[in-house]
Amino acid sequence: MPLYFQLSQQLEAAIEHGALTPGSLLGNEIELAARLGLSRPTVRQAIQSLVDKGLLVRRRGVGTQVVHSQVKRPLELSSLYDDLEAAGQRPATTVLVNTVVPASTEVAAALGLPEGSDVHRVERLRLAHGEPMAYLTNFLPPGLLDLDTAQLEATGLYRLMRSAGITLHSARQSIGARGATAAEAERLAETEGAPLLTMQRTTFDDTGRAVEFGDHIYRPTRYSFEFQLLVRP
Amino acid sequence: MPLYFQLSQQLEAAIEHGALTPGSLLGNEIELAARLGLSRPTVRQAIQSLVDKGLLVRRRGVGTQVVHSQVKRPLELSSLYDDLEAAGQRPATTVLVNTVVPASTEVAAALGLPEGSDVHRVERLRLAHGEPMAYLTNFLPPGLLDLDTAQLEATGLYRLMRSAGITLHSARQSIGARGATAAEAERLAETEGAPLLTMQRTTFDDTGRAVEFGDHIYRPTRYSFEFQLLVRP
DNA sequence: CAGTGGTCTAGACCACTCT
DNA sequence: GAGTGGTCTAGACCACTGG
Repeated sequence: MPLYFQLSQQLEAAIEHGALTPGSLLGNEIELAARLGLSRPTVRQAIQSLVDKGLLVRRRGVGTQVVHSQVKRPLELSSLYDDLEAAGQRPATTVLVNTVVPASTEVAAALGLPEGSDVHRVERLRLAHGEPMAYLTNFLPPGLLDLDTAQLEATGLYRLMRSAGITLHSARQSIGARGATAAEAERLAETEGAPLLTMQRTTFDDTGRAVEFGDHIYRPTRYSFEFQLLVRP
Repeated sequence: MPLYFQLSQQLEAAIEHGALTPGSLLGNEIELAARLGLSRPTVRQAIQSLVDKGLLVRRRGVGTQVVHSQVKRPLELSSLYDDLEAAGQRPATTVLVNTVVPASTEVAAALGLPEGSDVHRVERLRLAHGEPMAYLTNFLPPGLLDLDTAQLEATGLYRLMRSAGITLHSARQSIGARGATAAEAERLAETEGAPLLTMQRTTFDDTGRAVEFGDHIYRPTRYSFEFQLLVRP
């Protein structure tokens, strides 16, 4: 385990734990380095990682301070399944469609494939405490992943992708709202025209290849998107 | 201008410009440093900043590659005004309320002030091409900013805050949806019960102080939240 | 095995902030 | 003017990847 990482973890623990109180100065880097028997660049790297996380603020001529307030973590490429599980909501999934279809214009454009070529199509109803929460439609390029229905019902899609050795790298998201169609209303136990939260997302791996396109609808009384974000310095 | 910054800008320009094509290797760091007459840490710092932006990917034992696809930029703390202006939509603002009120429980909690203490309340109708697009309600702690109605109609709130010397640092956002009330429908030229996109946001400066709380509604036929995000390595 | 990025050191000078 | 972080150098060894 790298030294700078060990140090940043210690500092983070100290902040979390209250040993370093908000607003307090961290002490100058050179002395900190001497005290720890590390070089200054190593100490700086540790501090920088916490600045990137939003836990510390540096000011030239002043020092390094612990941020006052509740910055928890920046937006992550989150999985609805993981979000629900973290919130103690006991997610459940019903796979309604798991098939191969020709790519529509929209799907082909999102995945960077020729129109009409084969793609996997998966439709899942996501429940929490037995109540429908979201209806998830995903398209994946062929040959990337074994889309086993049992596995899809037991865990989230992102977790399946990661365990298949796919390194998720970035995603392009769009969040909007619209009224439910009759079919959507029935699936989500809502009424026709009821407000729905919508999200489209294309996910890319670290080579820049599109690995997933999703078109999802959420019941806004049951789910909202919450996230923390940091201003780029 | 720092050397590493100059280099990262040159590299970014080369990527944008097509001189460095997606998937191409950047060449090893030590040789690059020698060729440019820089030290390796400086070159690494330049490369790292582009990795953070999502333009490059490093793999040990392999090299540094240009990412294949269209990663533009991660989510920023964006201003609706700036978003609209960047999209060529000619934003206009009508200030409907600009006053001081006692803080409600919700507002007091968001801003970290005592309940009932004075806060600024600003309500603005934001239009694009003359059509209502959003209704923005903001609360600000007292004494932070001169809330001049003319200035609020000429630019965005964030720009006003930045020019007042406030360093925006982070924000906590929540995006949801619900049906419009009769009053909201009238303001936005919608019908009662029409789906609306909602966003609550608390913004913090670099000392961790809450500097703004906003409770906004958007017409989903006219606006959606679009952003790119990177997976934290 | 050769080549790559990942980590680390020990120094140096500069720019900024505050008193 | 004293103290801080910001930048930069010139080396070194290690861990991982690929042929």
